[in-house]
Amino acid sequence: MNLADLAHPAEEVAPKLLGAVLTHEAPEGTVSITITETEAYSGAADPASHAYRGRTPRNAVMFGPAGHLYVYRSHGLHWCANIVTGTDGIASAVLVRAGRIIEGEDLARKRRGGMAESSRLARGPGNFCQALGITAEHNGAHLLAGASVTLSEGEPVPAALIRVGPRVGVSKAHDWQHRFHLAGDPTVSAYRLSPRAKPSAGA
DNA sequence: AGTAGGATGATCT
DNA sequence: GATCATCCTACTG
Repeated sequence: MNLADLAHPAEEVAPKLLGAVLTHEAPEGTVSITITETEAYSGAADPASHAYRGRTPRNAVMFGPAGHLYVYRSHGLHWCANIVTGTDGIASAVLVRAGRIIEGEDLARKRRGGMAESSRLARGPGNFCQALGITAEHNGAHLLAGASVTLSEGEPVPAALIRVGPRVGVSKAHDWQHRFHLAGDPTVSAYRLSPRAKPSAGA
């Protein structure tokens, strides 16, 4: 996985991001996390996407070129990070939902409040961002080599381990098979159907 | 200007 | 499984 591979629709890129590594070099230290769970979101055709109703100040980064971070606030407390994919002008992004920490676990644990279990440090999109140290200041950040947040190739992931299923927590188009994760990995978050979920047509 | 509703997570029962 | 903390965005009038 390199930056050029991101120039494709989110649902194509999302499974390929499994096994890739996000690294954040902060003043207090470096944390690297292997991605184990992703979800694809697109634009006008995806009712669950922030970009469904068109471009707004919040979602503008989703419409930009691939290789940037789209960070948004969830429920007033959590930060969630997307990797923007696809073509400039068309909204497309992959939500990073969970990962396995491979560097800087002590710092990640400290950011998470000292919790013990390693497999839960970056489980769930909000927790992932907290462990990696991602906040609003990273919205729009370019994942260039040398930047504070970078994307790099990790260990190859056997295709047989990749699972696909419905997205978590979305109230619209909840049955779209746009969530990808590694089978049997303890760092993957639990599936949860949105209480507002209603049946819908879709891919 | 007002307000409904989150791409969540921790905690309690 | 239910509750709730907490606040921003975007839609409505």
